[in-house]
Amino acid sequence: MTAIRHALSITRDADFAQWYQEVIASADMAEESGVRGCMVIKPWGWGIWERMQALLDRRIKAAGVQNAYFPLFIPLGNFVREAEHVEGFAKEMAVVTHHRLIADGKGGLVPDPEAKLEEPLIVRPTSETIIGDAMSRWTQSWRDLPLMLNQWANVVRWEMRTRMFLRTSEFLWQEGHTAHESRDDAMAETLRALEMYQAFAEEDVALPVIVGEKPANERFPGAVGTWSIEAMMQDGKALQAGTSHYLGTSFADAANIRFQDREGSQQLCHTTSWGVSTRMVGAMIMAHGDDDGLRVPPALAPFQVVIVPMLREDDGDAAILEYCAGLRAALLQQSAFGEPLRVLLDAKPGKAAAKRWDWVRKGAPLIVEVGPRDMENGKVAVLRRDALWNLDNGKPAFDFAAKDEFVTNAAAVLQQIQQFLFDEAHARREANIVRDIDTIEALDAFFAADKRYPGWAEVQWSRPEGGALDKVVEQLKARKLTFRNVPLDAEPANGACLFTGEPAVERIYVARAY
RNA sequence: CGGGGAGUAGCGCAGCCUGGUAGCGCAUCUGCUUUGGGAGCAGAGGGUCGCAGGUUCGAAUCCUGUCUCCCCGACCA
Repeated sequence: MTAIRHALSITRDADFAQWYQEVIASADMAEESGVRGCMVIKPWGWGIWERMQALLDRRIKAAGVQNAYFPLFIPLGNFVREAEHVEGFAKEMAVVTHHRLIADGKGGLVPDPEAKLEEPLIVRPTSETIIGDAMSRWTQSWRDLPLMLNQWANVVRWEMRTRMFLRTSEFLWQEGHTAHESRDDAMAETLRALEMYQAFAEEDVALPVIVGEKPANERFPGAVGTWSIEAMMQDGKALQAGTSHYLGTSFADAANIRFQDREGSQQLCHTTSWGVSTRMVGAMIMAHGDDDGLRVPPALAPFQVVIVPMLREDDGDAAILEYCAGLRAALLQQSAFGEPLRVLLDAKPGKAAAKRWDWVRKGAPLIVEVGPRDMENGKVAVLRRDALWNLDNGKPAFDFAAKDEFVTNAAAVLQQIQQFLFDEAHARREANIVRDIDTIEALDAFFAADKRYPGWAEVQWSRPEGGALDKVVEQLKARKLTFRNVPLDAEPANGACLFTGEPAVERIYVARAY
């Protein structure tokens, strides 16, 4: 057993928060922009988000939801209509008050006092109000329903504490907004979106998630019910990776979204909204990254196979490049996940070893090195990102495979890597969930301060409401813990509530969270 | 938004206390050597020291303000 020289300078174990930042920087995913909480997403990070968009968009459209686009700015007057919603967002709003700049006489520019907007515009923190406004014009008859819309957009929330991808002031997402005739229809859509998110997370991001309903204190402002998918990060914390809301009729009431029903009377629509954001990129990093950097699930990888020719800047290079071009062409004929393989021939000048470690840090699933001798023997040197090291000698675990054989197997190997990442994350999560905690003392022991990665506890509770719930939440807060969700597929309750001692009615996850 | 830390070359840092020519390592470029796995040697290029004021003959260094980042807290669909 030889010591492994990892590609990153920080390990997850040494400092998870710092490791997270080093992964993003060294994988060249994003960088600071100079504006608080706003980041520049660089090609590799953007490519991953584009893949997420493509795969999720496909699922959204398959459900009969149509894409549209609504404005960035919302008139302040429109926003104030749904009281709870406003209260939830008011303290983190960007506001546009002027429409022109004027010289300040000192070489700079200031907003022109003469150009003050009569009514300020807010930058959307979410689009319920502006889409609701459109829906009120578009739904007249029960025949117009359900109205199912989605938009891919950026939104702004003035966050006090930001972290790249996890919580940025500006972030990108899709927001689905639907209007229905009945509560049942809207609830069905809320849960359909939730299942769609689970499938997206688990099949495309290789991220196992717990699907469940948020307790009342964690609901979207103005929602009747909020559901989420929750994922466990490698430090044991929970990350809400997607949400789906049943909004009842309160938003319809505020925006006047009505329809004439089959009996001819006016009814309020039941609406839903649901979203997944660039936060999912952060989830992917913290679920799959290792001490050598990012590991991108093959379904998401902008390039699934990266070919690194060993160039010597001499006459032999042309032949190697030709061999590699042939390899690339052959790989492009193969398909994985129902799409042609995405293959990069990294023909930039430079040392092969340096480029190899760049792609390791970026997390390309398969890295293929080709040197003169490989070419002579009709072979390639393959590195699997999910099985990088030969633990016996501490060196990269190259597999010297026949070129044709590698081409034939590449798609299957990519599928294996996708499955491996899911299985590994799933096993880690299950190993870090406890389900037998029935006293506060046991809860404290599980989340003891000196335990660095305790994971989650699934406990039984009596689903208290109002003030009683507030008290329980306070108890948790004192322990830096949060409720995650009430899993839909849990065993029925059969004991006492951990917090109130009353008979439990269901189970709920408790964890530290992002 | 409160407490703490930080901002000097692409990256990581020293210099600041005690003001006096802008430094180191990695990376980059050039040359030579090397050539099956994260090469060696020599040389070179690259910085208005976050920004704005102030003190001073002179500011990376001292003072004030401000922006941004990191950690903890509060907050967070």
